[in-house]
This record gives sequence, structure tokens and C-alpha cells, in this order.
Amino acid sequence: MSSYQFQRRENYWQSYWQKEKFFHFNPKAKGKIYAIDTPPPTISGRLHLGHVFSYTQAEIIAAYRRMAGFNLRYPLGFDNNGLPTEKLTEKETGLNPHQTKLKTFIKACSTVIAQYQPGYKNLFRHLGFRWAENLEYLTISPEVQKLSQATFLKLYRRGEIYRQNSPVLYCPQCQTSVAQAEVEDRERKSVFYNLTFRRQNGKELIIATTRPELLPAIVAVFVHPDDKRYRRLEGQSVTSPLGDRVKVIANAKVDPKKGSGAVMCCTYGDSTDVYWVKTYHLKENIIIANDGTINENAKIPEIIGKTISEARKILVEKLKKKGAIKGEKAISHSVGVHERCSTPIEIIPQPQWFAKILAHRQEMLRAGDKINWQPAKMQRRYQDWIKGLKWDWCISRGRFFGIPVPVYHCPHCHKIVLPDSKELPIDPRQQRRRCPYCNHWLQADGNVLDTWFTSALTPDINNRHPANGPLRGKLYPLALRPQGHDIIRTWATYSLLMGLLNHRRPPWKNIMISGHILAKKGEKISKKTGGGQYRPEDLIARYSADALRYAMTGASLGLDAYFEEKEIKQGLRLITKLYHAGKFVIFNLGGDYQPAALKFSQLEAFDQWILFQAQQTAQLMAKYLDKFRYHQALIAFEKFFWHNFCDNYLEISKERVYGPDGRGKTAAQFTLYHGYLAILKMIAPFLPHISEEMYHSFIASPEKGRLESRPGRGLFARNEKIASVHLTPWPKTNYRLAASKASGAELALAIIEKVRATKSRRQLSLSLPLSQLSIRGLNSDWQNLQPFLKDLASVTKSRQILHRSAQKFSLTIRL
RNA sequence: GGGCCCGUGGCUCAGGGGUUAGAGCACUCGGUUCACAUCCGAGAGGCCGAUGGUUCGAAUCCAUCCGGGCCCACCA
Repeated sequence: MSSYQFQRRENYWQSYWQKEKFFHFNPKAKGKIYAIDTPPPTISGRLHLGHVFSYTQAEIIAAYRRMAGFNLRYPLGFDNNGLPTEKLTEKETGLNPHQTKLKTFIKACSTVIAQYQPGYKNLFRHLGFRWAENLEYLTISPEVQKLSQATFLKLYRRGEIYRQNSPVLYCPQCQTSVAQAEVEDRERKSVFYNLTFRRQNGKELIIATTRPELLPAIVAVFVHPDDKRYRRLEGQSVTSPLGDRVKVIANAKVDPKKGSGAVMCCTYGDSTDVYWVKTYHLKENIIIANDGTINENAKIPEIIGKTISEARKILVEKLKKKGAIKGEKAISHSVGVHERCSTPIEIIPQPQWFAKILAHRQEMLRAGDKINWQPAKMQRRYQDWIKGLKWDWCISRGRFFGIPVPVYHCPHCHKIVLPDSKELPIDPRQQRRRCPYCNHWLQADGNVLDTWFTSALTPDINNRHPANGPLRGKLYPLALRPQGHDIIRTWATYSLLMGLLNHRRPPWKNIMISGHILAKKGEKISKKTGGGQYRPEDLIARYSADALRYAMTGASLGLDAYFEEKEIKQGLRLITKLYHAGKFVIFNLGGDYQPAALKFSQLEAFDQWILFQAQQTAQLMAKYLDKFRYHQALIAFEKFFWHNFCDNYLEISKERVYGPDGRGKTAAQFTLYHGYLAILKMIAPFLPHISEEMYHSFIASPEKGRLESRPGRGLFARNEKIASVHLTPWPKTNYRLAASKASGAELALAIIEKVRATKSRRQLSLSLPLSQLSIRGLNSDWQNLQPFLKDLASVTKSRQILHRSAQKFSLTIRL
């Protein structure tokens, strides 16, 4: 009747762990340090199943490492600055940062963070995560700001960071520059307009474009050098429909098959324009202002001050009236948009800060080779990204809530003024000062750092955390970075760059890359889709955290998986089974059981067999978990626990444990104790609650068959003298099973299976007694079977087992 | 267009040159007073995406193709 009440019990153990601080990092504890560079989730709303998926996979590995004897350093941080947090704040408060006092907006952001952060932490807690609370960090904290700014200044002084007025990818909606990595492609409907230009000889030249509004920004026309149609045009001027005269230049980047084969180069329509302007030293003509409207450089009064799309409409009308549009074609093409707001990205020159990454490509590739990528294939994504980089990393953002670029500019003597490192963290926007050279009031740089700049420093944040005590600054490189494959090009790449620049080596030895969880075919559960219909909190309430965790291990590392509610149910089944198996074990050991000091050789054959299987399983799981293959480890566990232990061994042991005291019973009890304890340990990384529950369980009421679970009382905890199953060592035994015993067990199990099959086929009860079981087979097999016969008779309910010598194995059953 | 991944029973996934290809769910049949109906047993169900090739042997390696996904490029 009594069963496991996960709603209550999971919470109970979470409180216990938190109260006892079991998982706090202690730099002086035993064991080799295993430091994990956990992803700090961005506070941008709520956590979704996608987070749970990848975090759970890493948490399992972490918990296993602790049991494997490492001094685990498993932190959790929160990334609470930058655009996502600003967007959340805008939504929550209705404040528009462009029209709000900086101070007010920053304060509002802090308030919103304070509201949301506990929810994040709670979910991790309710998932049973065993992280070190004393290692927590916030990326907006003064310490991290200081680290980030100090790194900026150091790299600036070394020339690794530079400032340049350069065309950058720019989001007019968010009014900030963005990095290449934040741009995403979207298929958009558009129109290809054929514009008529005039050649010097008065003839028409058709140029096709989807961006007619950029016509006022034209700086040249390009054709392909081998294009016979335009060969004579090269070096000549042509006149745009608006009357601008520009040169025609030949360049191989032109695709003669696209449009008319002649392209207008405007500043800036795309990255090819940037390339051409740089290559041919063309003069820029910028007509888009930072807020995404057309500025006066366009020289067409009707469109000045209009947005890009408005300007396009107006200008198309105007050109049509003039007869300058010869045909249009609706097309669908992909447009680079800002991943956060889906606004098409513009290219606008701005003074920006860049970190040199192009110059370090070779080193970065070499550094990538020194890291153990799991799955190994993921390294290829990193390499491809590095090889394909075209721009240095733009690390400044014209935003508000972030770590400020620690720089002042002097409007008078034009010097750049840097704060002293003792003054960090500093916000030049809020701390005014005078120029040390000319005493004028300085201007703040006004930019904040790309959040990835700070995120890329998480290995350093962890390495320099005060809780490291004597190990502070000595943890580099860390053992493991777990992360999703979608941020290889950002987080992994930038972290590696920072590692090379600051430490001349990669920040970690291993990197495990998780896949995505998909709600159904093609639909990614993420911030963008809102997490689909499944909320982690609801699933925990309905099925338990352990069951949800179970479902999160349904696919191999790195693979995207479809979420199936059925898998959670299966997890719940496993939990129930663990509970009942534990109940059986504990009741058959008795209230004050202490395992006898038996040697392996003193056990019955089946006892030896199951303990040997447990040992093999623990080894196999360890082998898998060492390679981050949690899924394969879990499969190995289930096969052992469910099939070998429950279906076979528990049935086999019943006769002996139910029977009178004696050697057989003592051995069975010993085996139940150690077998089930090993099971609890092996499943502990995966299912933290039920394993702890059973570890602390004791007989509360022998008459009612009721178990209770409490620290200090548990049958296993009491004997093992360790306060949590999660602090126990991974099962490690050194049993040897003789070859004759191994083959005897195999044969005995085959016989059991055969008997069951026969009874089942004849539609008989499995508990039906048999008067005789006669086995034909080799004499040697019969010899091997000897030690198993007693248990074999009891589990098959056979009164008598006979043997006849024969070449071929067969079985006869007599009722 | 380039790169990568995936395509295995109805579903979600293991396996990944060598005996009759696995698991769970779902399905069928049967059993079960005493750890567990959140159980046990048995069964049915698969030309391992297609076609070629390498090999004594291919689900597994190679090539091509088809289908799905991710990333990147193109964005005139």
C-alpha cells in the first residue's frame, strides 16, 4: 500500500542537501580537482525544457565524477546582463531604454533580475541538481565587472583590442551593433526591381536590386570581368536614375547570371559592398542613421527621416513615375536578421571596439586540437566556424544594461583616457571626470561590452572565485565545459580565444556538447518557441524530477531528440521499481541488519553471479560515463537492475531469505545488501532523489510493511556511515567469477527461461510446482550446474532435477 | 551552393565489419494471495532510406542518390 510520495520526498531531500551543504566546494577536500565550467543561464524569462535537457546531462556527469573520487567543483552562475535582460525588462516594466534615464533603466533591470533569478535557481534545485552553492556568480556582479573590464584594458594595451570606425552589422531595432554570430538567416519575400541606369553613350543599363532605397548611397557599379556584355563599360561612368554618376568596375565577385549581371555597390547593402569599398578605396556615402531612418545624405527630401521600408515604398513610387523601373519580380530570398528581434541587419559604419580573432585563427585551430571534444564530430563545427570568419569580433554594443567599456574620450585633445585598474569596476557613463592632458570634461565611451565577452571569461571567473581559497587562480585549465551545440560558434569559440590571449592555452581539457530537445519534428524548444507546451515545473509536479531527468537522457550525447511524455512515464516506472525492490531488500534484511563479514567465496553460486554482474555493470557504466555517454550507461544499468537483479536474482533469493536462518540465508542477505547498495550508487547520478530516499530508508512499521526514510536512520546509511548516497564512492569490487561458475550461471538462467516459456506456452501459472525437471546435456555442463541446482529447483518450483548425458541440450518438464 | 548530423520494428532510441539485429512504449496471449497491476512471462512485429561497390562476410566501410535536421555562405 505504502508507496513513494515523490512530491513530498523530493523536496525533503533537496532541503536536506541544501541544509547540509554536501555539495559545497571545499578546496581542501580529498581527491583530484574536477572543475566544471557550467553555462550561466541568461535571465531572459524562464527556463525551458531545452535547458533542462543539456543541464541534466552535464549534472549526471558531475555527480558521477564526485562518486568516482574527484573533488568536484561544480558551480552555477547566472548571466544577467545584456540584451536579453534588457528586453525582459522592457516587457515587464514598459520602459523604453532610449527614452529613460540610464540610471532608472539599470535599476529597473536589476529589479527584474532579482525577481526572476530565484525562479531559475529553484528549478535547478527542484531538478535535484547537486551544485556548489558557495560557487555561485553573477555576470553583472562588481567582481565579474572588474574582471571583465580589467581583461578589456589588458588586451587593449596589448593591441589585441582596437577601436575602429568600421562598417558593422547593426540592428536598427535594438540600435546596437551585433556580432556575426548573432545574425540569423530568414527567408523573406522581396521584390527584384530593374532600375535603368544611363551609359555615357546614352544607352540603358539595367541593374536589378532588392534594395532600391539604397540607390542614393550608390558608390560604384560592378560587373564581372569576363562578362562580354559589359566589357566596354569597365572604367566608364554610368548615371543612376537619381542622377548620380559612378564608375563601373570589374570584379570576379559579381555573378553574371544574377539579375542583369551588373550590380550597384551601395554603402552598405551587404558584406560584398564592404569588401569592394575597402578593396577599391571607394568613398562611403552613408544614408542610414543609427535609428534605422534615412538621413540627409540621401538628398531626397521625401525619404529623409523615414524608415527603411517606408523609404523603399516612396522611392519605388518616385522611380516608377520617372519610368526608371523596368519590370519587377517577386522573389523569396534569405535575409540576415538579428536573432533576438528578427529585424533585418544593416551595415553601418560606427566607431566600435574589436577583439582580434582573425589574426589568431591558426592558434585557435591548434588549441581546438588539444581539447577532447565529445562527441568528437563537434570539433568540426568549431573548425568550420573559425575558418569561415570574416570579421574581427565586435565586442562593443550600444546598449544600456551591461558591463561598460571602461574608456573615456577627450573631445578636445582626442586622447583616449583609461581608468586605473584600482578604479574598476567603473561606469564612465555615470562617473564624469576631466582629461588628465587638457583638463576638459571627458566623454564616456558609452558602449557596453558584448555579453559574450564576459561569458567567454567564465573559466577565469571560476578560477578566481574567492571560495577557491588556497586554490584561487590555480584551477586553470578546467576539466570540463558542458554546453549546447548551438553556441559552439559563440561561447566555445570566444572562450577559447580568451583562453589563448590570457593564458596561452585552452581553458578546459574536455568539452561535452549537448543536442537540442525538440517538441516535435522540426520544432526546437527554445526561447523563441516559448518552450512549447511543456513546462519543466509542471512535468516535475506530475511525474517527479527524477522521472523528468530520466526522460532527458533518452538520446546519446550531442544528438537532438524528440521529447516524448511516455519516456517520463517510463522513468516513473523505474523509480517505482527501485522503491519496491528496496522495500523487499530492507524488509528481508530486518531492522537492525548489519552485513556479515563474508568472503566472496563463501557465497552461493547465484550470489556470486549477481554480485559479479553488479561489478561488471559498475565498470561498464564508469567506462561510458568517463566518455560522457550517460545514455549508454543508463541502458546498462537498467538491463542489470531490472532484468538480472529484479527478475532473476530476487526471485532466486526468495526461498533462501524466506527460509530459516542458516548459511544460505546469510549469504543471500549479504548479497541483497551489497547488490542493492551498488544499485543505489549506480543510479544516484541519474535519479538523485529515489536513490537518497532508499539509502536512508528503514522499517517504520513491520506489521504494516511501511518504510520511512530519514537521515541517521537508514539501513544503508547507518552501515556505510556516509551521510548521503551521493557522497559514497562508486562501486568498486574485485570479484572474480570462475569460468565454470559463469557458464553454469548462463546455463541455469537459460533453463529458468525455458521453464518459464514452457509454462507460459501451456498457459500455466509460473508458480506451478513441477514434479520433475530433466536435463539432457553434456556431463561437463551438468558439473557446472551443480552449485546452482538448489536455487534452480526453488525458482522453477521443481521437486526434482535429473540429468541424462547427451550431446545436445534439451529439457523435459513433468508436472 | 558548402559543411556536418540523422534516416534501424507503429513511436522514441541503442548497436555500429562476423553467430538467429536490440531496448522501452504501444500491440496480442497468458500468469500473479505474500517487493511491485507502476508487476511477471510469452508472443507478434524489421528486405537496418535507395542503388552500386570493397570484403570470405556489410545495418555497420566507400560512392552516388533520396528524405529530414542543424550550421554556414549567398543576401546585387
